[in-house]
Amino acid sequence: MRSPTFSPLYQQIKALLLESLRSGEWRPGEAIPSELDLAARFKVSQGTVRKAIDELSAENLVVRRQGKGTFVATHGERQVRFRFLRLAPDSGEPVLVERQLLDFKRVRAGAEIARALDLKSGDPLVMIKRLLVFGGDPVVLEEVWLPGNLFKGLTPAAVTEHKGALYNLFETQFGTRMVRAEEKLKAVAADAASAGSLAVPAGHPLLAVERVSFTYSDRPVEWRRGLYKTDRHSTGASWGELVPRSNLSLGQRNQCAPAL
Amino acid sequence: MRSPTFSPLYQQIKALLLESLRSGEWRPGEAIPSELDLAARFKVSQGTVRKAIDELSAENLVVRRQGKGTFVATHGERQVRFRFLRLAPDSGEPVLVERQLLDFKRVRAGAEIARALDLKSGDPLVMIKRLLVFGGDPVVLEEVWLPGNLFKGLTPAAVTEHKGALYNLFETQFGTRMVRAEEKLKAVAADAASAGSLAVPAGHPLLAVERVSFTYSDRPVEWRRGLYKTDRHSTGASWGELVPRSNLSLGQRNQCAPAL
DNA sequence: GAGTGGTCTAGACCACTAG
DNA sequence: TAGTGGTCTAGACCACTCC
Repeated sequence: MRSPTFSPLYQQIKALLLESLRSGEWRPGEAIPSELDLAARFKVSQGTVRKAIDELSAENLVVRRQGKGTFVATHGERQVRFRFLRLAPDSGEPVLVERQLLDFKRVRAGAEIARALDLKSGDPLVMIKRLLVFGGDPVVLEEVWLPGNLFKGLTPAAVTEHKGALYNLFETQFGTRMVRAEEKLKAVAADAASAGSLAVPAGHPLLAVERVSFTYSDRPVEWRRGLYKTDRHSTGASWGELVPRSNLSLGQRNQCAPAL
Repeated sequence: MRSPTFSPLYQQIKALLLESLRSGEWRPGEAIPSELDLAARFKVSQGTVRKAIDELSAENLVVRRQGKGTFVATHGERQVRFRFLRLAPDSGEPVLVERQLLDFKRVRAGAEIARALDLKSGDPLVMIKRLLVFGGDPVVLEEVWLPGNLFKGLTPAAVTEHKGALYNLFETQFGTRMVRAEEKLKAVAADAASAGSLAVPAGHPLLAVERVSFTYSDRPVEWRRGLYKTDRHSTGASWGELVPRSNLSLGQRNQCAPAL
């Protein structure tokens, strides 16, 4: 017997759940139906639904809470799970972050960003330029580029007034949830303008982080370039072991700064 | 009924398997007993053993091969799984890597490295300093510090003659398998000596990567500091989605350079 | 107590590998 | 053909949350 296109049942269920997430049938923060309900809906056993949800949970698309239900993941809550590159102070405890909006404009896409965001040159874009200040110290200077059509109503005021990560704003106000990201890191010398914003001499070494963020179905919906002053902060990463250790209370080691 | 120390059966099984891995009962590359054998040994059902192995597999400690068995993971094979920070050329295809040993000595631990490796100041250490050259271009200058007691027979010749990643040498010759790592990244200016090795002017921006690697039971066994010339290469990271996608042939997106 | 996710079992069958 | 991992089921029971 040949079955060249064999796909396990639970993967098909997962795809269906993913489609419901993508379409917004269940919104961020809401509970999805119980495992038994879903099993009945799809006419499979609870175990099969369970395995599908296991994978969604491992990918941080949903969050299980024993006794309560399974919820669509959100960027609002304190998130140990969704791990973009994170910044931590070299010494001591984290300080408050302040976000200064430096620029906001709508422009037409150039070739590079168009390609990264799967758009055509000349398509409308939103550009946000801002400075992140930690305890009075300017640490990150970044530009964020978004597809203009997806963020039609986005205004400078909305960005300024919003408390919390941009990703939270994107998902609550525009229904676009970032699900995955790819980053490229380089060390660069500060140019005159960046140096000024970050209060360092021109030529000072900075960490340049290029990030493409994706929503469901691997659709790219954000391009970022950040310049990090790493004199008193480091970006940290942890490899090789998964974060959530189900039960077993072996003290958290992956303490994270909030995603920026 | 209270059960404050509740631990699922499969977690207990996992701990037993972990202990067998740690003790070397099954060596890297070897097959571990079949799921049915293990179920019989531990007097639990196959499903319970399976769930324990699921987690070990998710942590890249073992590798499953349908129809063949489950094998202790290894640093030798082409590894898509074990993902330390990876370096990729900005343009085009990867080139051959050449490793030049610059220094090798046995010294006593200072305070900083002693603390990182959970040793006492004055304990014996091995220090390896080397240069990684990609297609004729020196790109990484790094120092590796190891507990001297764990690597008693390690010689400069062994390092020089070994083909492949150091981690491969460590595991095949010294039975120490790196299982997890934590990294801190900074942008720094090249000092005179480093600049010379990397063929850049002094003050040139470099990416500094500090890494602590751990073996089983979270025991730290390596401290590294690397300086990366990122002019023509980037270090890449990918967040938010798990790598191995079981079946579903949706083209690999996490192409990796070899771990260094 | 009712409902949810979490664990565990026993057994059947499928897909893959190898002798 | 035998042995391995991979899928799926049905059902029982446990742990947690909320009313």
